[in-house]
Amino acid sequence: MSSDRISDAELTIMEILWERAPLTATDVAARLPDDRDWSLPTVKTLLSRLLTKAAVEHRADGRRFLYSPLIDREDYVSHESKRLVDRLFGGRFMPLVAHLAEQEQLSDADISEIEKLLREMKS
Amino acid sequence: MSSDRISDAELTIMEILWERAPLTATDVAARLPDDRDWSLPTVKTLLSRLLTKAAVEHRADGRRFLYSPLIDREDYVSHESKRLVDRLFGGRFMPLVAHLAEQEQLSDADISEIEKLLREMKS
DNA sequence: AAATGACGTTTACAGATGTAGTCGAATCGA
DNA sequence: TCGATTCGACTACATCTGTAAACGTCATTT
Repeated sequence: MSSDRISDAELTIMEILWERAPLTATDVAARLPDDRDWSLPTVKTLLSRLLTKAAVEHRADGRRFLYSPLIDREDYVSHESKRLVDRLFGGRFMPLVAHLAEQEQLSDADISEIEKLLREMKS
Repeated sequence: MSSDRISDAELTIMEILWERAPLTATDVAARLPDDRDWSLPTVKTLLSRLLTKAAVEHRADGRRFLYSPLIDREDYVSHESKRLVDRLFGGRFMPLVAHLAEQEQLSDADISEIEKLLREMKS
């Protein structure tokens, strides 16, 4: 099933493929962020796990494979956001906003932007 | 360090202790949600892992222990929210809020309430 | 005082995860 | 053509997680 969760390390790989695909394993390794200095074998292991999870697909290109994401970043982000809201806020959106507001993690500009968004929604 | 992550199963235990503490292991087991029908040994394992992670503490009460949370639910929620935002939204909260707002059908009343909250925030 | 029960501790074990080495086949360079 | 390089596949291994049984000890009941 594609319902397997994508781990942290795997997400690093997905981000690279979401930014640009298809890529070979070597290409992916070359694009690792600085804080993820993995060996090529590690990248290959992660790619094959993502294949198993049906999160990416590969197409033969001569002797090597070209990897592409199979799931949408948007879908993944939605899924994980919903998961957080379900786990921590009883599945309700409002408590999250309230929480962020209380923590003052929203700037005045953010707030204005949310207000605008809400005005548009209130049709 | 208390920087160890709290796993899903462990969070279930924490939620129980956040709602009411101190509790014995048996009490905790009795308060498990319906979808988490764990044996008492399982609850005890999770409690001792939480002890190791310094997420809960215990105080002797005769022959048994009374467990209490050591970390604040608010802090945990903030931490996990920030983690998600860092991972998926480049550290910015607005995109998360916007994203969720788009997904969710907010009633006009919900929107008004959020607007009020935001107005109060905007210094 | 002995048996029973309640507790915490230790051990277990499979699956997921982070990280990487090894190996055999294919390919490219000399 | 033959060695060096490149690839993917397979194997490895420690740690974390989910889930729980076994064990030893103290207390309670008979």
